Amino acid sequence: MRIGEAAEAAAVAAQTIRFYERRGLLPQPPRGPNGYRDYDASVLNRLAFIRSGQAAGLTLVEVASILELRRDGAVPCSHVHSLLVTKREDIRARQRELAALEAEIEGLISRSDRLDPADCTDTKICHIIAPGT
Amino acid sequence: MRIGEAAEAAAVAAQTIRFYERRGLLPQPPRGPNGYRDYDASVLNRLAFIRSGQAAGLTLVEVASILELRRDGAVPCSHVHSLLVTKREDIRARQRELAALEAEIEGLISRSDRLDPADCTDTKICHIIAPGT
DNA sequence: CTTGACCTTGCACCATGGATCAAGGTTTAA
DNA sequence: TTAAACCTTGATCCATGGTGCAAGGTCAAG
Repeated sequence: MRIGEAAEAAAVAAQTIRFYERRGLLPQPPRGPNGYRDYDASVLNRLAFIRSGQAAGLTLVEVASILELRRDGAVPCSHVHSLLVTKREDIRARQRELAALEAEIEGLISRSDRLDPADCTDTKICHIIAPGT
Repeated sequence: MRIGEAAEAAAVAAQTIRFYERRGLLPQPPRGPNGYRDYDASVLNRLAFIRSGQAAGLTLVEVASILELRRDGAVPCSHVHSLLVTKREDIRARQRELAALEAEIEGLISRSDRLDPADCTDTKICHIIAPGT
């Protein structure tokens, strides 16, 4: 199958398939006499897998690391497990950051409800955001 | 004061100050006879304000929009208030996304504890991440 | 006189995940 | 035969917030 058919079957852009190939997420397929890429059905598996990995919050680089293990004949299970655990830690750290930021913004909003715009001087620029200045 | 002094006083890189100027976050200062930028103390206020805005999760574009109102002689309070409310909504939306992603990853991790690596076939690539395939 | 520290401009680069364009070659159907 | 639809490579661009480099001008001290 040609790149356009594979793209349509997997619901991605043909450009994206070439992009994945450059990034090492897809093997270089054989070429026809005209130079066109000639895919077999396994590319659809690959593309579906890439989407699953993205849905699990993995970056393309991380998905590529799994595929590389597979290519080398290894079973990637333990690698995947550690990727997932690391990713979960990243997410939790990000959640803590966001919670802190939300609290900060919450405080600014409630202050802005109390402050009088007339007190907002030019040198302060904005007494909501830069209170101590 | 020259750019290097301002940079040191505000603890930013001189390059960053030029960058802010290009982005409209700082006014174009007068130049000395040698072409050097000649700042007065108000630039330190500006720089401090930019940092406060960033700490509140605002982008440089948003900070610039506040400074622009100020430059036009307006009191930016209500604009700032609406920026903050929008930002809070963005954060909450992002938190919901992260919570969903965490749940997804949580499920994958617990499945990976139950699955046998021997069941992980080559066509599936990884039965943890792409279970139904 | 020269060295070093400072300043100027403009441009390229970092990661992320692609999107889009340009300029050309090929295939297929009317 | 010709136009549409497909394919190829390579390059450039998007937002974010800067950072770094090159090539040159300026200024003070030794």
